[in-house]
Amino acid sequence: MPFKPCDKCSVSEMALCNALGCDDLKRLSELAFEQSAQKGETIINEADPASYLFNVTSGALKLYKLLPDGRRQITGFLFPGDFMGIAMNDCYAYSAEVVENCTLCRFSRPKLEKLMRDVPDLEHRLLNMVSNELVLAQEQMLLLGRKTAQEKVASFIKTLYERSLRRNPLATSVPLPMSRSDIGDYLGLTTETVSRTFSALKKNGVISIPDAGFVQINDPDELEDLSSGC
Amino acid sequence: MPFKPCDKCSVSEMALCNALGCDDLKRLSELAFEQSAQKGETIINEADPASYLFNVTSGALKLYKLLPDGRRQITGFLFPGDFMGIAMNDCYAYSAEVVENCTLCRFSRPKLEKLMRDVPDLEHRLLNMVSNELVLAQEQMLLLGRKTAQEKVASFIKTLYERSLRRNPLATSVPLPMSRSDIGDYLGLTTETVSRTFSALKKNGVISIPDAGFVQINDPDELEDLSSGC
DNA sequence: CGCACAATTGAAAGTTATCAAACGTTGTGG
DNA sequence: CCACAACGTTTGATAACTTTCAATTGTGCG
Repeated sequence: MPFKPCDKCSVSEMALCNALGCDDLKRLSELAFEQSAQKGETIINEADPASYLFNVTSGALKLYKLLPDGRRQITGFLFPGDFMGIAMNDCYAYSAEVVENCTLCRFSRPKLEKLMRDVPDLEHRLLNMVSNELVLAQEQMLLLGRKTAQEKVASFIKTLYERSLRRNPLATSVPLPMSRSDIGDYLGLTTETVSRTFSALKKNGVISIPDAGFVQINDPDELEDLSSGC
Repeated sequence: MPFKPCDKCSVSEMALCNALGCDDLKRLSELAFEQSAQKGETIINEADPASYLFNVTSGALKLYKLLPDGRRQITGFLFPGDFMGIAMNDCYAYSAEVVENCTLCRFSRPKLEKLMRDVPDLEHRLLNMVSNELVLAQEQMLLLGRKTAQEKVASFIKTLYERSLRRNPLATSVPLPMSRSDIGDYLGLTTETVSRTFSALKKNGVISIPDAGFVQINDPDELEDLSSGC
């Protein structure tokens, strides 16, 4: 096992720090400020100056944008290894709120940019992460624009399930820390429609809800089919 | 006016080539292969190996993803200065088809990656472009998930109008090279709903259609209001 | 000029949203 | 430890918006 000088971060293999040599990792870790936050806390506000870039090390967050009348679109849920803080015109493009008590690695953006000039690997890594994020955003556009309520909910559960499999290949019970209302705002549906769709999937036997905050996947193949309308 | 060694590209101030010194620009231009394509041609196919990165120099394209049953989501329209070819797992994440006869600057991905190792400014520039793209994708998620048909169409026209203003600050007539069906697949609507909404906006006097393929903006402020439901 | 295709308009149907009420869960204070 | 309040979830009935299906009109091109 290679020596890991960044003692602040237990998810470095999937984070910004990945693919850096020991020296560079050390320089990056010197910039990092560890921060923890409680459920409900707002970490960044849309349109505020984008002073920091964050890396999630534990817990979960939601990113969202608002319309003037309060309608909300959640653009993503963040889990350990994910980053946030991408900006346009030096302002955040979304707000971020904690869904599940979390810890974050915070980097000053100017300092990080300075380090990136010295360590091209770091910029390369960030480019990869942002590119992946963009591909996922396009997948989400397909969901929002063209899928039915059932396909949306099935896709959402499937994505969480696959993420969970990557961390624990034997798991069948998937954590579901966000509310129905959050899920609705992520999928472009109302709370009620999300709830009804969960009920329908339970009735079909595709999923069960053993405990609040978890989904159990009984029929992964059927879930897959439902998620793209096969 | 600075010397521009990349004679292939008339939009370099907004493209990949921007912010490069003369030497680096020369090295980049040596990698570029100029290519032109006719309306209807498919330039890249979703899930094909991502061998190239493209920069649009003239014309227009659409990027799209398909569901198994043929439902289509257009994830973006590309105009001069835009790039395409971002990938995940070394495969394209979308297909690209020409909307209006276009010219492209094509870069071999491995060669470009090699050059990026030598020229960090280039990678920096690409990171900026991808980051902006991500912000726009999140804005589109808000549109797809939470806006009404009228808000969607008004937002779409407004975005085209603003892009057109940037190129020609006095223009009130905006080119609209894509079909109603393309617009529908971009906004998560049917052709019929798009057409009906255009008719309603004409009736209100917000827009006119002087010639096929163009929209004239009569009331930019009202358009702005309609686009976010004020 | 006429054919093929795109755009528009109309009528009916369907999916999802809205409004409303009941049920569960969680956390707190008596 | 229980009771209650507050909040989130579920379920039902109705309404609205958008889609679907169908027909007509308009446009571009051979």
